[in-house]
Amino acid sequence: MPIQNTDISRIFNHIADLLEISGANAFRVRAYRNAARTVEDQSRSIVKMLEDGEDLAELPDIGKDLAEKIAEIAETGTLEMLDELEQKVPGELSKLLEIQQLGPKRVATLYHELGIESLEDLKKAAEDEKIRELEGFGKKTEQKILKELKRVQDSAKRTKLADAEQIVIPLCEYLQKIDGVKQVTIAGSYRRRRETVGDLDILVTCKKDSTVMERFTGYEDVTEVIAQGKTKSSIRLRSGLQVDLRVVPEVSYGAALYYFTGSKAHNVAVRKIAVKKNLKMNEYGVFKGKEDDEERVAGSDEEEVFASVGLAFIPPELRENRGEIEAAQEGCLPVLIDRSDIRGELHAHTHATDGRASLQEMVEAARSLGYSYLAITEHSQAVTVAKGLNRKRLEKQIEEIEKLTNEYGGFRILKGIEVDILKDGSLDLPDEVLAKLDFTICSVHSHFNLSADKQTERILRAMDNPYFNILGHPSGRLINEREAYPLNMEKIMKGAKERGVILELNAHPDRLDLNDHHCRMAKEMGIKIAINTDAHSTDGLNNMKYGIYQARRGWLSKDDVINTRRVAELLKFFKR
DNA sequence: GCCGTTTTCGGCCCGACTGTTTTCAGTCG
Repeated sequence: MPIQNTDISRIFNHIADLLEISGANAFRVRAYRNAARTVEDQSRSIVKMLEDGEDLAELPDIGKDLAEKIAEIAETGTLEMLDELEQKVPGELSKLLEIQQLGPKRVATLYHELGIESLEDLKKAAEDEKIRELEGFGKKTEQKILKELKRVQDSAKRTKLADAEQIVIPLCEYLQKIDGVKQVTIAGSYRRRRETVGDLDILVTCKKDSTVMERFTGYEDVTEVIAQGKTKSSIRLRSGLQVDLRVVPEVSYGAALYYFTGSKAHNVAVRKIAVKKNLKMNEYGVFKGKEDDEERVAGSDEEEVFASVGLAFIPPELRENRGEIEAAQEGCLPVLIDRSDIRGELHAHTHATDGRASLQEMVEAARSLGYSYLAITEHSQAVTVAKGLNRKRLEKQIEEIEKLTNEYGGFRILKGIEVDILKDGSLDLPDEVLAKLDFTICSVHSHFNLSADKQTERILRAMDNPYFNILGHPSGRLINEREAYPLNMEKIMKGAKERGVILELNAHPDRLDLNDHHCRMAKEMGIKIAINTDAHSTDGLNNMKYGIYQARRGWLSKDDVINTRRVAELLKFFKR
């Protein structure tokens, strides 16, 4: 298995943890974390860049030293420096940092005073009431550690965006009804529309005497009040999700919203720009002048906060410090795709296979969304569990669609198929049948465990078929459930570009496949994207919004996406 | 360990809450 970018970033983050525990310079620690992020954010393989003779020290936050360390990892899979570090502090200690309440200082104390090296050691020491005796610890901290140990075991995963939505919307409605509450906004990674969220950040403006904090911690779904103050409180809900509430004055609303939307990396980078302009930026506003004579220059809305540091407004989805700040300075941010740009759905199933609605119901639902076309794309015969269509049943469906089309003037029902890519790279239905369709989506639903080379070859071979139009859910991952299959995405994209193949951004909230990095990579390579819900019911068509979120995170504009086109123009993309 | 329109040294974002304290360190976001 070649060294992936995530392998390198994992090693750097691990080093940062261990350095921190061993009391190293905090800025040196940060340097490793910054570098880990840079590596993670590269859409191209770092090892490949190295092989191509590129100078990695040109990348942000990577200097001569870390470039050499990356080269060592690429060559040996590990770092001599890490081995040496682990002589000083056991590697497992970094796991203790996952426990809330435990940072590097306390972990160091636990290690040096009690010899604790693992979560098991920690549990035993807490149960034996040894921890409360340490300096800087106490009974309460010990009890919190025990509670945390249980939680970390139960759930370590981030919450999918759509699941978080189900939880947070009722909570916001509850907050909105409280006396004196004005604005209620969800900030954080939720507002940036990340595919998963770690916790939720809610921002509230209210009258001075509002009881919103007490009501928040008293919400019926709360299982634990983690912290409660005048302006900030944290709770844990039954689902395990942590929610932070911040109360800010209206005059600071924009600054606070900006601050708590993040990402942290984005904020840090923008605040550096502010410092250079002799401005101070925090959640209360942007300020000019000395401490005793401060003047607020921005704060009530986000636009003026951006303007105060010379930036165009950056949509939340882009705030990851992946080049959006430079683009905002130069005035060349992309105009991101919007939900209203979508003119039709290109991936839907009916109860002919594993869908739950009839052909007619799906058409009605698509029409009520204001679409002008809907493609029916059933599974093919290889997917037996989904009652995939064979040649005969597909031909029958084609007839049904043609008949129904005559009943709906102005609305186009496209004839498609989600045909399986078989193990040898052939397609699951003969070419002469595929020729009768408007287009095909071709997907991998089996043999996920081939090597990256074999899987890549398999898909490229399938793409050689002139009837191959869209590659369905290209990586095969299911968020929190199944990793993407090993694949050389760069090669796949190159192959798609050469052959005029379109890539699907599957909008299902469990898939969101392509991910944001891959969307951006495709855009940069000039590959077109289809945002498809893969709807198995009429309601499933509404998942389009999650696809739009992901597309926006991937810097996509209307022009990058084919189902923003009118049907006549759309069909041209399927001519190879 | 990185970085440079304060450029090879000396900086490196900023504030709230908790628990263990007697004025603040540690942690978190």
